[in-house]
Amino acid sequence: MTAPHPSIHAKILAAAVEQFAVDGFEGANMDAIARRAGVAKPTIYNHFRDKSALYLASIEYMLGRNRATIASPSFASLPAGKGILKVALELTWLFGRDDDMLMFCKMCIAGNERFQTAADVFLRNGPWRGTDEIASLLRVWHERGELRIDRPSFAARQLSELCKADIFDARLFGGPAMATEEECRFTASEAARTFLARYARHER
Amino acid sequence: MTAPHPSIHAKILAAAVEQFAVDGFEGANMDAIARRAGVAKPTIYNHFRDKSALYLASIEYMLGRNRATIASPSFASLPAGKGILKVALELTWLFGRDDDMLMFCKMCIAGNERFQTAADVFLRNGPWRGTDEIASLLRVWHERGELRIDRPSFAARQLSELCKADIFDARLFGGPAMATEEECRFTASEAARTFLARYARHER
DNA sequence: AGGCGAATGAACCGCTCAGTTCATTCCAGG
DNA sequence: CCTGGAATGAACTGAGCGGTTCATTCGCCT
Repeated sequence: MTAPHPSIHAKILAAAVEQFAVDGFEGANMDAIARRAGVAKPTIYNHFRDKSALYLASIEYMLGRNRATIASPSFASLPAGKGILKVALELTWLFGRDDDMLMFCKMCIAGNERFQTAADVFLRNGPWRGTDEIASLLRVWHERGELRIDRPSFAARQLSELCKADIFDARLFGGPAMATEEECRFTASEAARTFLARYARHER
Repeated sequence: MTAPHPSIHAKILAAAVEQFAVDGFEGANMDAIARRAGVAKPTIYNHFRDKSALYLASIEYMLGRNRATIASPSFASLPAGKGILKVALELTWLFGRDDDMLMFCKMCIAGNERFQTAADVFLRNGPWRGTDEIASLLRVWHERGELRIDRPSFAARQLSELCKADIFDARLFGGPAMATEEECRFTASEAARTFLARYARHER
């Protein structure tokens, strides 16, 4: 017995991600996805039950490869100031320069009434897991006495939002134009400064 | 001669806004819009040339009723701390409790590949005009010596983003309907505190 | 009351697209 | 070399939807 070839599975998912990202769920058509994947249409249905299943799978696939840990545990060994800046840089890069993330963001927002589960998966495994990871880091620095943070989870969300300043709205509403590396670095460093102004334990 | 009834026109637009916001441009179907508007389908085509025209018209319709001023010039007479909190409250209310704004947001995001101009108009007249107004206020307080802000425009966007913390993502992705007044007040007060920690001129 | 334009609703056209069928081809294992 | 399951591609089905038609009804104006 021969199992469905795994590389074909991945090719289909990759193609689906691109197509859904460009056209949204309704707009994407299965023939186009098949063509883009270099695969026959029945093959797709051999791997996925239907279009919705492919859509959900492609979200998980995309989230899976975006496991670029925003808040790497290794940051914990850094001093708080440096670590916050690192996290901020990861965030601004994600918000300003990651096209896949942006597209799926748009898609989940657009279709969130009809595909509540998809939007939930995205929200929970995307933004919220990100801020949870950041919150863990913040707790470390708090306990080490470098930061003073009563509500780490809320603070993490503030930091995350700060990293959208000046770069995210334009991408969400605008074309696929990427923020420049310079803009990302600026927004990240300003986010870190503002965050630390509030939460750093100031010695006197 | 009898002109097409204006209230019907408005009913169609209102229904279209809801439908487009939920389903995006491709996903929304004209029969559903007609049903939601309590109107026959041909009547829609009596008022609008086709689906695209209805889509664009519904965006302009929303823009028209979305003329809320976030940063009232009257705030300038307040001390900076108080004024920032007022602005933050306006912002959190907008992000957390204004359904029209949310719908409109979703709509522009959903259709921004196909209707770039509409999304542009929204971006410019919505978020960006809001932050411009805030920036003007910030300049006043800066010149009065209460705040120290080198880049008022960027700072305004930071403040705006801070006011989304913990309330906006959930709404954008369609979770719980509305943020409570309590949540809004909390997020606003935390936003103001963080913002002032960075930008208030601290006397020593 | 009568007339005219607007609204109705139900049926209809044409097209696109999700999903299936099937005969054929490819390929790995024995 | 044989075989069986997977991939192919081209054709097909059926449903949904944008947009139109038309005979009928409604409601305002004189």
